[in-house]
Amino acid sequence: MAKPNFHEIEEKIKKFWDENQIYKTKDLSDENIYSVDTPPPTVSGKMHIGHAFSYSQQDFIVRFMRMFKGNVFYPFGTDDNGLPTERLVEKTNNVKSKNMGRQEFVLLCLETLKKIKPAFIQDWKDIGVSCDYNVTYSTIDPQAQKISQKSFVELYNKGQIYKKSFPTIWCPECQTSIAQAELEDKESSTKFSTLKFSCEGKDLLIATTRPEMLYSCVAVFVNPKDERYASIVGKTANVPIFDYEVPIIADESAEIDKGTGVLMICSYGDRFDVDAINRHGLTPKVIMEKNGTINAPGYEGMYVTKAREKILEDLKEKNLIFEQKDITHVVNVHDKCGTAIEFVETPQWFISVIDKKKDLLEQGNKINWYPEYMKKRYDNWVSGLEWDWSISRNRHFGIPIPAWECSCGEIVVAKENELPIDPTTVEKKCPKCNEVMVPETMVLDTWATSSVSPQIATDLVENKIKLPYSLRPQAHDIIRTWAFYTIVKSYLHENKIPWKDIVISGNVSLGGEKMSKSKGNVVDPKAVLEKYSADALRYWASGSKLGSDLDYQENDLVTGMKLVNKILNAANFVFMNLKDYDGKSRPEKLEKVDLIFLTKVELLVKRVTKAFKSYEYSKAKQEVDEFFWKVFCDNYLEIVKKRVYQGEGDKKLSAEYALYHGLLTLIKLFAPIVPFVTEEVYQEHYKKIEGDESIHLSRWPEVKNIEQEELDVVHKWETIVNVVENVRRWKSKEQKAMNSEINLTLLKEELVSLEECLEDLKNVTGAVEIKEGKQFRVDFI
RNA sequence: GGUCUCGUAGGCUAAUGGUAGACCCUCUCGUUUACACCGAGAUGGCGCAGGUUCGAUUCCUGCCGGGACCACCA
Repeated sequence: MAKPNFHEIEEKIKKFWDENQIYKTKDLSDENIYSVDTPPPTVSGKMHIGHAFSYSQQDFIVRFMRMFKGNVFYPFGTDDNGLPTERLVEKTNNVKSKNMGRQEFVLLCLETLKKIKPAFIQDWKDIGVSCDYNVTYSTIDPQAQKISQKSFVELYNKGQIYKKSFPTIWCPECQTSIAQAELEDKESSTKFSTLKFSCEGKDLLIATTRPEMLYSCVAVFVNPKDERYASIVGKTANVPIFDYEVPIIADESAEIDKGTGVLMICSYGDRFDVDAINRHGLTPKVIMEKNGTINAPGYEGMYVTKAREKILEDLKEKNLIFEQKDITHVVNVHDKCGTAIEFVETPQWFISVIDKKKDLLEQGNKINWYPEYMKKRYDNWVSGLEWDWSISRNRHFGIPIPAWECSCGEIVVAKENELPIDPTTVEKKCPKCNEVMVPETMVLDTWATSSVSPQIATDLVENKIKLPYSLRPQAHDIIRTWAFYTIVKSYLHENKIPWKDIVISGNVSLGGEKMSKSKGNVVDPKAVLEKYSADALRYWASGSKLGSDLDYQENDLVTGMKLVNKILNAANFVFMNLKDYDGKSRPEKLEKVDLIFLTKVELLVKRVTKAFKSYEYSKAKQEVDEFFWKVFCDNYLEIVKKRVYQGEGDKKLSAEYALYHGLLTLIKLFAPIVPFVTEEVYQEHYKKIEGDESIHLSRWPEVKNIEQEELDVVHKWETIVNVVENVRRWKSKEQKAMNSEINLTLLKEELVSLEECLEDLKNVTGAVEIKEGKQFRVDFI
């Protein structure tokens, strides 16, 4: 047989699935349908290996469920909303959204997306992700806009959304507020300077990394237990350079051994300052502009970093720096652009979550987490929340916030029948003072939309799929965002959990480290597909348990390829000898070995089904894999080979029956993991007899109860294999060929036990004669 | 610093309160009526220290060492 061309086979199979709509949802009204809240990948050019990994894993589960339950809802979506898309569009078209009109930029985004999306989705089809691509949404299309805005309107009307001016986490580069969840840590080096404030003519030393914030200083904190400063509490400190007085306040939050033990409170240097100023009812003195420039006398219009340099020079000149050293510390940066964040007071929209921590923890408890310990990450996140969920973003591209505000303070949101709507295109008058209202120009945070992914998918199928969905598959790094926000929305809207089960996949690592562009240790799945095959890639992805990271090992791809090849070859052998077999005929009495083999297959079905049902696809794969190689190929095929070639009548028929059904079951068990090659075997050999259009639409093998007497018989398998292996070892040691003829001597109990299998045993060991003796022995002829 | 997770052959990974199992690598052999993307055989392993137990790789504690998430900007 010529070497199989995997790419040719996979292309053919892919086309077959596509043309025959194999993965179209069969029955949306089925109450027992297995529904999946598929993660919508961000259209970012192309799929990366992490996608290939996690989408393969969820596809194992879905393919199993499709065969097992008969009906799945597995929609597809893309996340085309938000900053990543803006950045991609800016890069692709070499433009800056800041310099463009909103309408113009949005059009460019939609146009660009339209261009690149088909190729992007094709990547998912290429690895065999069995979504119903007829049911595809985009988080920016009108339908998603409608659902997302509807969510906003409903929650606003329920009093769960409010607009408030508040020091918000702000990205001066993107010029937008961002959520707590969008922060990332970044190491950076800076100068740590101890400045000379003064109190009653004496120096009061305060250390800081942010001298440019000096003019926004509104207080100085010391710890009430700090004896060094006890005498100055209640007095005032003089701020250097700007020469004004601020109160010295005793506050527990000042740590005695940090810096000089004295802490300056600025408006706003960090989250802590925001807290401190509110707590003590201080009047903030905001100097930070939205574009990151400082508004302080002598430093007007300078960007933070520039102002910091300048003010340090000035301080030095005036001998106001007591001490200075270089340190590296960690700063919060915006995860999309890497810019250090600031706190700026702007009006923003929030969803109340802080007051619902308890309920949200309760919701988390109602969901089955796989693996279970991932729930703790959710719990920790919810328990540690400090801010309400900020859902507005000052961007061009995105879903408009459907609201208008009057100068009198009155706010009006859109009516449901107006959605989707861009408020800037509609004029509304204030119901109170009849003035023309100002339309909101901010857009919704992308998570505000992706958190209604179940509702968006449901809307695509005329609301036939209800909450909770059966499954949410996702990665662990977005538990605090996607999982959390989705739980929030379902709770606020319907007081329901969004899904019964959530499965969390791990990351792909290389040499133990997470793969990421910034580390440059990425592997391109396209190249992997090219070199190996989709089945091989999936085989690799099936090697890790849920939640665990998996190191990328090219070897595993090789192993996957070998499996695919082996399946094709085994099928080839089986059907070479089963040309006229009808799939049903069986002898009155099966040969013992065949019966044992089939019973072992049934036991395997039991184990594999159990594993898949609890989402342990890696265990399932391992079971089938081991059985296929060890039991089926290495031993069973070798045992029945001669009986198939040379046997006659019932003896041959028995083998044919066992081979036909044994292989069919095995490829079905393999089908969720390696869908292409199993489909190929099914289409080539089984379809005409079995009748199902695709192996993936066929029924999962039935789990049978095995009687005790059958179990007893199964033990004989070990005895047979044991003898066979001993013979092989003997031959190996004597450096003889495996097919060399021998005289075999077995112990009495072995002979008795294998009474009904002696013919087959002779065939597989090359024994001309088997006799009884005091010990195991092989004699070469 | 906190939370969680992991530490098993040269590499990667599995199971398990009682002789630790694959795959890749290495070594030795063999084979052509399924398969050289083959077959057979061999070498080789539970991070460290305590505790619970008749018995610990497995359970507990501490330490050491990875990783993830969170916190930390005086």
